[in-house]
Amino acid sequence: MAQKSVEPDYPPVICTVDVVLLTLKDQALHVVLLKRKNEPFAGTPALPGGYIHTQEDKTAWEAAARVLRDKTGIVSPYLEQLATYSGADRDPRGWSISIVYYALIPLEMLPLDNNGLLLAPVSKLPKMPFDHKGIVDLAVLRVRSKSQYSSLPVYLCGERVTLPQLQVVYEAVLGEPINKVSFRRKIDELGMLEPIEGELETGAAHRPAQVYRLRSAYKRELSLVQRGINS
Amino acid sequence: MAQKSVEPDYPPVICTVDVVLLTLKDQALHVVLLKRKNEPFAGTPALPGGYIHTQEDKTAWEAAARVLRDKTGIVSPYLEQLATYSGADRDPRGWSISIVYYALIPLEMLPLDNNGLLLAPVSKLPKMPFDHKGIVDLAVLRVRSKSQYSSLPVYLCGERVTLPQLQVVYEAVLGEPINKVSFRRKIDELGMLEPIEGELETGAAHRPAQVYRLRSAYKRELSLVQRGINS
DNA sequence: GGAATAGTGTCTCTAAGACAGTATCTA
DNA sequence: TAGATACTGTCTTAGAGACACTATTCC
Repeated sequence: MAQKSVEPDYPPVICTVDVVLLTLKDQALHVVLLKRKNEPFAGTPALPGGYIHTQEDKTAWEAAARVLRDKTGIVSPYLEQLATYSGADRDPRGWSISIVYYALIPLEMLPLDNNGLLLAPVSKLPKMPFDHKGIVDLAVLRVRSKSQYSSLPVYLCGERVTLPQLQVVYEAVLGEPINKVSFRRKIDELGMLEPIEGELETGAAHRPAQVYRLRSAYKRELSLVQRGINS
Repeated sequence: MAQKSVEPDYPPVICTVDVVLLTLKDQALHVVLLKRKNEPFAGTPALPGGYIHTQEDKTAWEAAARVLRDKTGIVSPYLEQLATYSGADRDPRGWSISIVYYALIPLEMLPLDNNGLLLAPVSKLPKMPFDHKGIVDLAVLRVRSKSQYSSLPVYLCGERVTLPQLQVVYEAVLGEPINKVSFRRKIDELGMLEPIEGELETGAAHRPAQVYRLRSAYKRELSLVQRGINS
């Protein structure tokens, strides 16, 4: 409305969203990358991202969800804002903003057929355009840090999970072994899981494990504990 | 550069920064507000904020620092990104982004003379435009949460501080009493303070307290502990 | 000396980790 | 039955909180 009357006409800002989509493969965090179709850096693997469409997207969160859906086919993962990167020099096209979100998803839910999705281990990232490497590093830091006292890693698991499976996931994310008894005490304290009555994970040559599912209250919201899960 | 050839011309996004400047007064967190000079909401107290000036600001952080300097005279506080608010409906002028930063400052360093700065207790905020109330609430949450395991509250103190003074600050921020012995153990563990040799806070009718200063390594960076400062 | 708060030594108590024992499956 | 891992009971240990005692100032 009164915008132009208030401030001088500065060159416009390029407004984009990017998504750090993380999954667990071979006990290690991996990030989903896409070969860029457009310049700059066409052909290089990069984070899924795109312009904010002001007539389509109500918010930047919705823009990120749309980008994720359109570029990877993934519909409603745990999607949370990470940080906003900005500046004159980060994009050769000009002064730009990227509102970055991160998402977690079980490997099985990734459509990895032949739609161009690449998986890169976060410990050994390929050359990436813009400041995407730093962005992935920050996302991993955030996920590790939040996992220390929350239910965040359950979003890396499928609907059904056993405690031994979940412990392996936590250990992979945190990068350190966890005491079994303490781990179970903490998961109990978090209260996000409920046992599926009578359902046991059989098939292995040992006592079967109880199968749990995420309580519906925590499908979209984290559960927290005061003191960390490990130490 | 090739921007327009890649995407259709969407209506531009209004790109702004806002700053939640917090201080401690009467043992309670207060936020600094300014009466808006321009429409919309001219005359209403609001967070200091303004447009990103793409020819002047190298990054959004610099834009926030500039806004703070120009509107309040404060030069280099602890200034960190909080979150980015965005959407079609939050600003009557159109689709907007606000990259929000928060800053902490000792009350004595606030130029509260007659330059229009208002102080509002965060527990009883006045009517504020846009989504500023929610923004302040999030900033307070963030500060409380970070204060549980970091040196963040020292930025609310002046250069010289005693441990009893600092404990009062922590208790005000966290909103709960802290065990004195544990508190001192934790501050020692944080390792951010060094005693000023021979300098004691005298003048009161009791044993004087040792005066400390912030080690230079922590002037701009937080110190962290694994387990919380209280419980 | 009395009052007040600073600073410290030490005991208690809570909760995390270690360890080992029992449970229950496959081969 | 042997081997493997799930689950659980309980002891040990680390660290947070409680309490009390000494230190040092002003009045």
